[in-house]
Amino acid sequence: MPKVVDHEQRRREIVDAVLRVVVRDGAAGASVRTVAAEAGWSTGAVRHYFATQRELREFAARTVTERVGTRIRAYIAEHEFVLPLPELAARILEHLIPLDDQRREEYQLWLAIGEWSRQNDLEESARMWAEQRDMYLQIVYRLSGYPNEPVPAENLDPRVAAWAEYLHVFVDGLAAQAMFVPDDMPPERVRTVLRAFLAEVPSLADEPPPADRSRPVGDGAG
Amino acid sequence: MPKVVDHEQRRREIVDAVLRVVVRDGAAGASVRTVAAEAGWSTGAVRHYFATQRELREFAARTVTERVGTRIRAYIAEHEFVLPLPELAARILEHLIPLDDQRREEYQLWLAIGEWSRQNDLEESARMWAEQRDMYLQIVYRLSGYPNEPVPAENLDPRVAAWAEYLHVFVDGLAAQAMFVPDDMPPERVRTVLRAFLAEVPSLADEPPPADRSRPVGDGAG
DNA sequence: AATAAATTAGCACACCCGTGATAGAAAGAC
DNA sequence: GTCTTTCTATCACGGGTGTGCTAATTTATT
Repeated sequence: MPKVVDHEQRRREIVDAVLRVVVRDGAAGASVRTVAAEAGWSTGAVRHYFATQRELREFAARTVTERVGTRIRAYIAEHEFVLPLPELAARILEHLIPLDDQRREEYQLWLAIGEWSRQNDLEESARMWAEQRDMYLQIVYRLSGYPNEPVPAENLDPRVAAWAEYLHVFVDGLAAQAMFVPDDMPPERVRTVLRAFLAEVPSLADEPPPADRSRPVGDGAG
Repeated sequence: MPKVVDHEQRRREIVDAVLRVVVRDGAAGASVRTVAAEAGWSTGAVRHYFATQRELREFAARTVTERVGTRIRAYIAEHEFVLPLPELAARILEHLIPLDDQRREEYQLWLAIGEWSRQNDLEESARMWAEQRDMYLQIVYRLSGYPNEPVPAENLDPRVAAWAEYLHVFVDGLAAQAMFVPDDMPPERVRTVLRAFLAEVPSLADEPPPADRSRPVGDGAG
């Protein structure tokens, strides 16, 4: 009987407006009124989909986080067996670094989420960061010469774990510099430095025989 | 003739109030009123030292930036010939990473500066970041086995430059993770990972004879 | 056409904001 | 004491904010 609209579609439209407003006015500028104006709606319409500002921000955070994850998974599915491994790894990781306007927007939204979480924690902040650990392990495992198989849960070469952590930290550092000092770390430089660092990952699968991974490996990065 | 107070001292007091407010309420929470309340003053008193909010924020940004630089220089002067080189390097770089409340406050203020700069650019944002390049070069130059001398301006081993950049990116990444995902990157872990990464810096001074640095060295990170 | 539900627009309230302005308090100089 | 300058407190203005609330508008069903 009623007028019916695609609820999810509307909400996604508003997320885009949130993104634009955060980019333009900063985290604090994302008010109900400014977002509504940016989307071309009235505040009442926005508040029909998001009763409170907190809901609005939470949904924007979740949506953008999922968007990045989906994009990376799609890229992997499409290029996994096409590109040579180091280049594939580089291109995957570039999706996490603010190299173009879209990714700069996403990074700015992450910063905004952190800012919003101070007053009203949104929990979306840490999730994405943590979920990436396995990806870095997988990348370094393959880069260091191990076969294309799931990373073993136990008795993993500690140097693989160490370099996975190095790479994780390194990519986050590249992202931060690309965001905050883009003059010193422009996109081309990001791509160059990232590939150079990936080339530093040592070949690990040869020295300890990779066929026998059941023996204990005590020491390492710890 | 008039009542006389230590102007600079007062201004520094307000900076501390700004820091506390930014930590508690976020970048947007640092209003003239909240800062005045935090310092226990009236808004009129605050505005006698800072006519406008922009001045207040600029001074806070400059003060905290200088505070970090001064602290690092003092630490170097005191420990330069006391600690073994890798440990000295680690402790110097730890001053840039939010490992305790003070450094977390500073990092939050840097983020706030970035946030403020969007509306009203403060210029203090990029300065500190750029000034650190020489420090990283010096550290890697020494770490890789070169003598304790100023880093040569020309014909520098390109691998030194590359690893200086790696280290710079790495420390910024450590700082970001220590700030945003402290559960995954607690202080002890920061210290461990930092030292492990410093140990990865290769010995470079031996292979190309360090006595002859005048020969051209074309390739490298590029 | 009538109806009922979903959707939209807009007002109202209390609050916080930056800043201009003004009146008062404090304290060293004469 | 008085004077003079600095310092402090406070109000006022226009504007933005989140959100509760109500009245209108739209539209698929009956």
